[in-house]
Amino acid sequence: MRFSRLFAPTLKEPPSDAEIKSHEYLVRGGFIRKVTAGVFDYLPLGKRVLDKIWKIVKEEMDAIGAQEMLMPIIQPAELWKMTGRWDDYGPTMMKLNDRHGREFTLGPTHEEVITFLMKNEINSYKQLPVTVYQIANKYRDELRPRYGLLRAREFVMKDAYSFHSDWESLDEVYQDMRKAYQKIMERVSLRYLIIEASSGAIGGNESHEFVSLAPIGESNVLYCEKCGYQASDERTPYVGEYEKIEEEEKPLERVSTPGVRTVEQVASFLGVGPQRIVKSLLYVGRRGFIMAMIRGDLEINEEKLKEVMKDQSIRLATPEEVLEKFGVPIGFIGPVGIEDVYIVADESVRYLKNFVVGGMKEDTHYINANIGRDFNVDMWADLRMAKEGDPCPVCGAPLKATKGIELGHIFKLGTKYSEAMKAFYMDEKGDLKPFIMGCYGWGVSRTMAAIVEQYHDEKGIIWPLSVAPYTFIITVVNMNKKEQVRVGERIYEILSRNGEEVVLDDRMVTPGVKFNDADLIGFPIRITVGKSVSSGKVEVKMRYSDERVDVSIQGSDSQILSKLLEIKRSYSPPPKV
RNA sequence: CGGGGAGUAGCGCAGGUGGUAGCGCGCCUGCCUUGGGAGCAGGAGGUCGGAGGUUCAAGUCCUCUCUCCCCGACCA
Repeated sequence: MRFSRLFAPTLKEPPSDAEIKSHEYLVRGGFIRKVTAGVFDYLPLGKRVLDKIWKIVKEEMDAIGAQEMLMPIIQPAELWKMTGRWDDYGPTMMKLNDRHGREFTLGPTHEEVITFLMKNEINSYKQLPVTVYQIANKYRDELRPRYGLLRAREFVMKDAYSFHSDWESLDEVYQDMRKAYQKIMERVSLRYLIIEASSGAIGGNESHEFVSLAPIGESNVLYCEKCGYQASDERTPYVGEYEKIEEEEKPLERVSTPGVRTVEQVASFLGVGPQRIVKSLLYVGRRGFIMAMIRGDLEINEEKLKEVMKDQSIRLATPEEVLEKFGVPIGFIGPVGIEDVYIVADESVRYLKNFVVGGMKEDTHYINANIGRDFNVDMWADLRMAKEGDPCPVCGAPLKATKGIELGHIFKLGTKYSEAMKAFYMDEKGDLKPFIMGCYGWGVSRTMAAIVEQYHDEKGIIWPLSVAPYTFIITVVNMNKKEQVRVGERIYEILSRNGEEVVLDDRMVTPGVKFNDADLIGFPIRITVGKSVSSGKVEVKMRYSDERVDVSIQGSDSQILSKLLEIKRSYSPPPKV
């Protein structure tokens, strides 16, 4: 490709909305352009990178026997209503109506569609197992799209689904996927962690996330340097012991606390530590209000709450709902005297004595509340959000924290969808059984941004070879010098003829422009054709290094080629993390 | 959804108190230049997000509306 023909509009200045380097450089380098919030054009360079990632993902899926297919973007509401996710997934779905008013969604994922297909097409255990996948656009109406390709509303995802008649078979595919994902990470040169995204305690379900390391990542990872435990903070159980407070129970007392709502305010107003205050948060679930209680200095992990309540629809109640139901503003809600509420308390509350809770009346709190005497807890559970320094659930050493970008997620679904959609097959004995399912997602477009996060410097992107839009850029320094043009054309011809991906910068612009664009776009290897042609040499430089090596152009084409390919083989950019 | 900010040329931005629309980059033409975003000269390009209003006069003031960006999203 000649740069003079390449549609790659580069920008000198960062776009005003770019907060992170991958966003800035992908826009400035002419890879992507924003169409509207969270929706992008992929320009030719961006499409080439995307295609390379796409191909790697496809190859690794094919290698483990997954079969590629394609499912629709437009999906009817009925399928989603069968599993209850029309409401559960609700606001994140892009919804639309046809001219008759029928409801549809732009698919955020395809469990319903694939299960519907298999329900109709697979009748016997003899047809199992089967694993299919697709690489296609997904649509999620994110609360707040940002960070360019990292949190987009339209994005490219690989999603695979497997169907089984037994758990062993599911586990085999699960392990295959795990290995395939590791290969993908290696092939795109990303440093990553595989983290547990499930406690493993519930129903044999299992889930792992593949997280690309990046300081700007939105996944919080906890890991143990001693035993190698790695998990998301949401899925890390708390295994520490809580201190038993041995104190005589004092009489319950309601005190006036005008305008004092938050734990910090209550602590300073009453002069007690946050450890002696108990937060009571009201949630709404399928069966009504739920109160979650936890010690004042800790945070509730809503994922744990959903899990112990076996209710994924749980959400925090709004202040209006609370006021309407209980006649008390949030901030003064507490467990004493409350009715029609299921009370779940974190273990941190269990051995507390004489603590502070909301007064169930505006501007009041109770002091010296005690469990059993003043209120009862319906269920004790681990609701605590794990954080750095908590004991490792495996070995007890203090956990460390880091951040990453979630690229892959594999999950043993079990029979959740097959049962909800009555997707059954007939087993050896003639009994109808629900499919045992797994699903496996990979963010293809997001991978592009994750790579840039790990491979860039102050000048631009430094692509790993496997995903670079082109491998070589030939920079002809002075287009008015016939000799330079001739040599540039010759090298361009040699590389092109041998199937190398190369751009010849034949633009009539000053060298600075060419060098800066080459650095910004991130071509791995730059061949500078300049003054040294007169002494029979060009200069070759790898993007991540300042070292320049001279390559003689006096030898044969094949000598030049083998020298350039030798340099290509040694290309190995260092990741930033 | 709550709070804040912003919509003016392709991009980045400036335009007290109302008075005929500006700068830098980019773009076009010519000359010149070519090892890290050159120089000179000349030029093209804007219904100032949209609708309504006040006024002799609105980018500027008022009302409504759309979009975008940032922070937060209930931790009681």
